[in-house]
Amino acid sequence: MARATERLQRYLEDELGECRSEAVEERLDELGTLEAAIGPEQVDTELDVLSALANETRYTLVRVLVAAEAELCVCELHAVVDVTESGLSHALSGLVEAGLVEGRKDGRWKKYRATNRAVALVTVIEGSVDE
Amino acid sequence: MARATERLQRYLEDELGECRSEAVEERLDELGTLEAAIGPEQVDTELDVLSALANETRYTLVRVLVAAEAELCVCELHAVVDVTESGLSHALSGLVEAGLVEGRKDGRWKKYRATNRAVALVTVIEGSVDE
DNA sequence: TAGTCGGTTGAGCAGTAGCTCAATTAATGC
DNA sequence: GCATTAATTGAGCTACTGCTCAACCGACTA
Repeated sequence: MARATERLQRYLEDELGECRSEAVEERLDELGTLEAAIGPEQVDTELDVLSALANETRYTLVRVLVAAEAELCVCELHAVVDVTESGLSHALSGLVEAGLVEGRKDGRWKKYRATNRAVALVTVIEGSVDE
Repeated sequence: MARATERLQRYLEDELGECRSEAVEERLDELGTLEAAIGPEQVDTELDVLSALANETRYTLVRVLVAAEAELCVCELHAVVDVTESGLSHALSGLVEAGLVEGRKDGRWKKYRATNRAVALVTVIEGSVDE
């Protein structure tokens, strides 16, 4: 960190043209503020959600459920991903934990549907990529 | 797959109340369509983007750059994440590859800024999580 | 032109993610 | 009650991710 701060100091001298040593503290503060404004625990949640989506099996499930705009049975979902029943169950449980999917038991079948969060995210991700 | 199809068959019999074996083919088709409508190569890109974001170091960098609404020098970014200079460089290069960040050389310094894609995604992710 | 500094690249290592297999739970039917 | 079926859980294995270290490239400066 010491070396990094020195570098930042030199950078600021370079950018600002002058050499106020306070500038470094100030800048570090600003950067710290940017980071802090984010709210560390929210970031954790966001990372959990992103990690849940960043996997082919799980993302496919979410996209299919969002596209379906309806509940789908586990056995239906099994038809769209290429993993074992066990793998599918693990995947779905991860998605539930991330708040991307909700499950409901119906007799001996279990049905899942996408949450609003999933719909919002998938919509934007699709949109921001196909340009 | 064979067993899975049998299960789907039973499920459909159960749901539809009757037993048309075409129903299975039909349903498989519908599911296949849902999946296909997605466009497999776009999904690959989306997964790349998601994977790039789903890491604390990289996500922090993106969030800071988005919040900054400005270019930041590598040496400034070094102040907000807890990795070596090398690790930082690797992280940034991953983000560039995912189209989330753009780099520009300025003399002997290098500056990065968030792309529109990054802004769009971060905004929605923040929004969809803080409810 | 040699040296220094900012940043990148590649190799290698530790930790975790994602899968399967086997065992288990819960609901239905005989 | 026992068997069957849908789905979940936990253990364990492999493969990949993310980091660091060391070497390197390019731009500025003495």
